[in-house]
Amino acid sequence: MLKLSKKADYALIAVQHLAQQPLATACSAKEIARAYGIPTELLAKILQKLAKNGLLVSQHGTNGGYALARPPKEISAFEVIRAIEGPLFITSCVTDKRECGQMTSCTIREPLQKVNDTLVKALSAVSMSSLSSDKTGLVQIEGGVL
Amino acid sequence: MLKLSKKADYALIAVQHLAQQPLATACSAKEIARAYGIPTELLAKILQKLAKNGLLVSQHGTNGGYALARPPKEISAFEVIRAIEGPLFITSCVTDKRECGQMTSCTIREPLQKVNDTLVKALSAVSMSSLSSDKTGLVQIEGGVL
DNA sequence: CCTATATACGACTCTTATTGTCGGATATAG
DNA sequence: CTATATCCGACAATAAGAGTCGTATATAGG
Repeated sequence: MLKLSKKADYALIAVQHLAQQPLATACSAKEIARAYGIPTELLAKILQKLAKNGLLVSQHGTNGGYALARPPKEISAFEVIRAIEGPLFITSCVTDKRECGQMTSCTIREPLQKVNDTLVKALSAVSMSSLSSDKTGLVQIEGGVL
Repeated sequence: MLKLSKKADYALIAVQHLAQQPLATACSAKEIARAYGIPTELLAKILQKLAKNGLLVSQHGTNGGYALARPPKEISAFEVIRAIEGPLFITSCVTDKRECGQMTSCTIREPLQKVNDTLVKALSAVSMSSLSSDKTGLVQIEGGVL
């Protein structure tokens, strides 16, 4: 239904939570999960994936946890989503490497690619710092892309 | 994974097909389904839904079928998608009437609403006539279109 | 009137993807 | 040495999507 998965939602919430912490403070998966009512084990795997994709840095052991690998301003919602959901394609008939078997060249793919690009731009324009605190960093979408 | 469902894809393909027909010509579900290798019964239900939502007009009986209710220029991709998939929300935590139970106020919802609006605008800007403009050299092969 | 065609609609199954869980391994601070 | 925490694969439960089937209704044409 053209929705983000819960995993992606959880990822955004977690990263936003980390972005609110004082400069690169580490939080454990358990800590974040409890704060938002997210299943701990599930969030753990999500954070692992984010760490694997270079968005977070992890610290084992007591007082360990995850912290942002970069300043929140330099992390976009798009990066977080892509890390969890993989490459973004709005049409069903285009996936990473193969096209849909039914239609070798479906008639709607090319025009929707532009919509896809617009969506990527919109998500890229949302930085994790803009999600937290003030309203100054509102989403900037240049009128031209529409 | 933030994709349109196959149903929505099928709907767009079918409407685009109708948009290519000479002025309000009716096509049967079977006819369109065969042309693109879409399961007939499935496409039938999709077309019924589009008709129910006022995008198509239907005609029972022999030589019946579906035709566009409006000029293709006045039908947007967004309308077609919404007719099939329902209201468009990019975040999992917001549905038609209720909010997510887990997080009383999820921190990411409001900023992503703007992204959602952008997506809606982009889809609304794509008319069904713009989809069909340049595809003159389509070649029909078995079970699909090249 | 009769038949072939086609929409209308609900119920159902099959398949796939998402979501969530479990067990065990490794690393580290105290 | 122990408690804490990441790491990772495999699994189970659930939900959503895709597709099928049967039946009823409407209509053009012979």
